[in-house]
Amino acid sequence: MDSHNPSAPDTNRSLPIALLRAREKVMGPIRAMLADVGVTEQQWRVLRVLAERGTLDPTEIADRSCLLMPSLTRILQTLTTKGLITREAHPTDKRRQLVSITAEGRQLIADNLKESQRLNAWLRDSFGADKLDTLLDLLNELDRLDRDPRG
Amino acid sequence: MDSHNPSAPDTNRSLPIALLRAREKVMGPIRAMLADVGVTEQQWRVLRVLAERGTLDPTEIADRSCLLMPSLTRILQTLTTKGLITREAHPTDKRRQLVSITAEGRQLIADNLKESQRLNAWLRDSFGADKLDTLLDLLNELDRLDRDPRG
DNA sequence: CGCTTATACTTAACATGTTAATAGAAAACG
DNA sequence: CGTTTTCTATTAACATGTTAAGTATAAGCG
Repeated sequence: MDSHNPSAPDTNRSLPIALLRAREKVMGPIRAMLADVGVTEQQWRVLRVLAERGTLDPTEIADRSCLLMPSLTRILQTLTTKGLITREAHPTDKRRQLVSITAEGRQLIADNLKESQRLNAWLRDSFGADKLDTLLDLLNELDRLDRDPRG
Repeated sequence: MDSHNPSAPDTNRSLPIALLRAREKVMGPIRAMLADVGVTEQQWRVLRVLAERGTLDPTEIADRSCLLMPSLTRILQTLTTKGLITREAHPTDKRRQLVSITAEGRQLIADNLKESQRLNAWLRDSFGADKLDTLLDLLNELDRLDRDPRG
């Protein structure tokens, strides 16, 4: 088929690429929805986490929303400017902060939650509930694999 | 469990997040390998595509390496500076270019291909060949889903 | 208590992601 | 043939990804 490099796998069989394409497929419509409201996918994740869990410190937000601290620092600044979150100092530990979502932030979530659920339902219907569950199981299992293959 | 927002799915059951985490798990070791050589994951993808397919125009590179044109433009500039690729004008269509990998670029790939394959083998062994195939099938199928859920 | 180490961000620097606008050239079309 | 449309690639502008360094505070320890 290809005389250039037979040892390289087809991109369809490359897990990193396949994950990339799948993510793009799922995120495309979500990004389109959020663009109308003026928040990014990552900002939306942060707001969702805060709405779900209540007041959190940045470290836990980063963990739950899958963001690195440097990214989160900038995102929290942006969200504060937009009036969607507030930050206050931790009462006993001056290194830490406490981040909360504002009423305005909750309203933004409320305004988009229905559409978000509609997209989820579309995915479940189009792809199949059983396949979706299998896929999620496999992805979670992959994520729990042993640390590092450097042995 | 959580009185804040019962309608929001657990992040483990959120496909976008699950895809993100899985990708990070797979890419971490690869990035570490590439960092030692001084190329990024995306630059590596471009070089791989060129090594596999030979001379290509930027549009096809973008398609095959899953990069957007603006990103690719910058990456091609970087790779040219590093002496890993060359660019020439298309003989008949002055809008287009022809990009080729240099001997130095091929050498970089050769130097890292074995380790790359070792990481692939580790993944296959740790995760299981059957599960990996199932996962790839599901991801590819997801990618082929109907265009847009806007209807 | 004073020193060392660890923790919680923050900043910096560079690369990419993402959308929109742009410039140049080819193709379509009246 | 000339105009309009489409295509290719770049640039711009802003947000995030990523690694390393910096800053301030807390915790551990002799």
